[in-house]
Amino acid sequence: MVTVHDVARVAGVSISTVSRALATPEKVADATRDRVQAAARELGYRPNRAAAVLRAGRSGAYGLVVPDLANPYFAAVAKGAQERARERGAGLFIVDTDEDPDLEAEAIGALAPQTDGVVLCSPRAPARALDALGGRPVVLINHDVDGVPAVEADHRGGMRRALEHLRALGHHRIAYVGGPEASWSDRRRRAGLADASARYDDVEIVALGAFRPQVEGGQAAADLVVASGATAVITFNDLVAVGLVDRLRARGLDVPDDLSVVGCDDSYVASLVTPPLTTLHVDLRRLGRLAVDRLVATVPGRGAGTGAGVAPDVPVLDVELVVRASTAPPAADRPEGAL
Amino acid sequence: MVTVHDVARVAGVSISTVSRALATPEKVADATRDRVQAAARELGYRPNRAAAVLRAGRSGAYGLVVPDLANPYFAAVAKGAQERARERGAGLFIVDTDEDPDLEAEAIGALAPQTDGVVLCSPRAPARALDALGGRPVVLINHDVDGVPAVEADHRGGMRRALEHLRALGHHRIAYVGGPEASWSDRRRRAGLADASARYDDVEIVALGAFRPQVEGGQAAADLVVASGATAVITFNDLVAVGLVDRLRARGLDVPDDLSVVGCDDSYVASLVTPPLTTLHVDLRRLGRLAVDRLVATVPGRGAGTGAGVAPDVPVLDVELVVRASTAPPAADRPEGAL
DNA sequence: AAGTCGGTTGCAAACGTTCGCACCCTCACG
DNA sequence: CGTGAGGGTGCGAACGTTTGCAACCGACTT
Repeated sequence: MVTVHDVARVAGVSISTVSRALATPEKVADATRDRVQAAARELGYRPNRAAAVLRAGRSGAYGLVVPDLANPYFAAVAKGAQERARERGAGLFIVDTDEDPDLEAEAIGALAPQTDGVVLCSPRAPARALDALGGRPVVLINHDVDGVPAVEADHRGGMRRALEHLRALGHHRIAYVGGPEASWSDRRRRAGLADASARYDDVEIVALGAFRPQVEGGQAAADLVVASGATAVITFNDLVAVGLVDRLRARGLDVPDDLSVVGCDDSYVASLVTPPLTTLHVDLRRLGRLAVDRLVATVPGRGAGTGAGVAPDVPVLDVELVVRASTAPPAADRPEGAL
Repeated sequence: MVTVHDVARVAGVSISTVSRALATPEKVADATRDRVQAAARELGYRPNRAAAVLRAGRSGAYGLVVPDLANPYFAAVAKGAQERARERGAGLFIVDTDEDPDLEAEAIGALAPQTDGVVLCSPRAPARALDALGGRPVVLINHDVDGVPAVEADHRGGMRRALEHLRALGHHRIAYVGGPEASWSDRRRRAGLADASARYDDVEIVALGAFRPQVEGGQAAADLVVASGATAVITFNDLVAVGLVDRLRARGLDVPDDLSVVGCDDSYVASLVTPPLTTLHVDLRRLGRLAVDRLVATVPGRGAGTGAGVAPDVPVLDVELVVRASTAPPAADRPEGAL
């Protein structure tokens, strides 16, 4: 194994200078820096991360905790976060908690001490999670706690766009199929929908409660939606929409002819299924990237950042409506046999 | 921060004993062990990973390199690997190389020195990848190199089952839509298909070359499949099958009435699309778990393993056919209007 | 010409753990 | 009762890096 000592010998300097030349090049004379870097390259020197961490107290690695990697939503976020961490020369520990709050707390407890900070994506037990962190730097995605830095999507705006789209098509009674009770996103969406509908006196929202954020949740919700008399429905996420469509078809109902469906997230399944889903697009990869950036800014490290100070504003990502084939005017508005 | 010294003081022993009581409990007297463990728990002691790594030379963390986390195939493998690593009390660095061979080599180079070993899933440039490892422990998934430990799925058996299923339905001319040239899995599947078809003189295989392993690849392949005169088709993976179905429908052809389609992998999209895909099921999560187990067995560490010795046999996971709605008897065999 | 200042470098002390070695104590055996 | 064996424990030296401190040097100020 080649160490600083080897590089120092070859470059004809002390190990301190080697360390500085590689970590803080601006603090060393140009000629020396070049000599050291050349020697390091020649020898194939790779600093021992463990030693650096031990001495400096920061690891150059971050953690990302997600409920389920197999969910395309979180996969996309993880991909973005990972990408950004790599660009910054940092490592990223990704932990999948299998939607289990206990596992979540445990994972965070294990992760926190050996990373410089953690990104918590859609925590299932936020209070315990923050507790397990023991005050280490953290960034939340899709959650909101007093002074904790976060990154989020504009759920309210998205809901408004979805509602206006459906209203423009002629729908007046719109159902919402909600996700898990504990979900912050779900609460935001409900609130956004309520706000948006308040603007129009010809639109009524039927909010249906607490379904699992998977295909099964949509299947379970379908009959309630039909019974509600709504002509259009907005779902917690795309998977729920898929399940909903599946069950509707099994009952002989057509989408969008009998019922219009709007998904959420625009994960890639939305464009795969039949009919392709009208959905709310969020740049998930960017959400992940942004969270890492924010985390890095929070960490005291030797970065330019002031350190402890944390910008209190929360970046909010735009949510755009993507219109595909799952929405259409309600049957009543259409001449028989049209479209 | 609470260190071994604190625990030692509380337990009334030396730091060496603390270290041993926690890491190798069998080497310490029962009473002492209990006392130390109680003290550690009471103080909330968490060993400093970096220090342990630095001194002991092993990190208790592994790496996993995948081409694309957003691909449900790799997401499932990653999930399994992550799960198993957690169970073993180890960490797992997951790196997404974005299908880029350069990034792959770079990632491995960065990962290798700071982990105890790396799992390489479907490497895009295996030669360079193994080179970048610098001789560190490695396990391959979906690849095969002389003496390197690996874990794989029974692609040959899977292909045989798919072929027999189609033959039993009455298909005699079957197309195969292949994946990337560099893909080892693709080569295995072609070979398996050739072998299986050799058993029957009433089945002919039309192998079509090199398509991207995504939805676009399937769309690109569809017209070639139609032109080939095949009545059934097996695709490199489920996403390709989805793209294929999409394009066929755009041309006014029906699946399975005009063409039967068999996917590969049984990723969860297979059951979401219309029609649900007949596909080859592989327990991807288990594939990931197995790879980690194998890696751990390879690593010299202080585990019971003999160390350098590596069991040379390659675990092969069963591949099962899951029949859904995308396969049926060819049109010619059916009475007009029947199913 | 002496003093000062800023830029550059080296020395050496950590960081918290593991583990080889040596010691002690107890027990069994001769 | 003496000796040997062996389990249990403590001492202290690493592991490779970062970083505070001090020393040095040249240049500029007074």
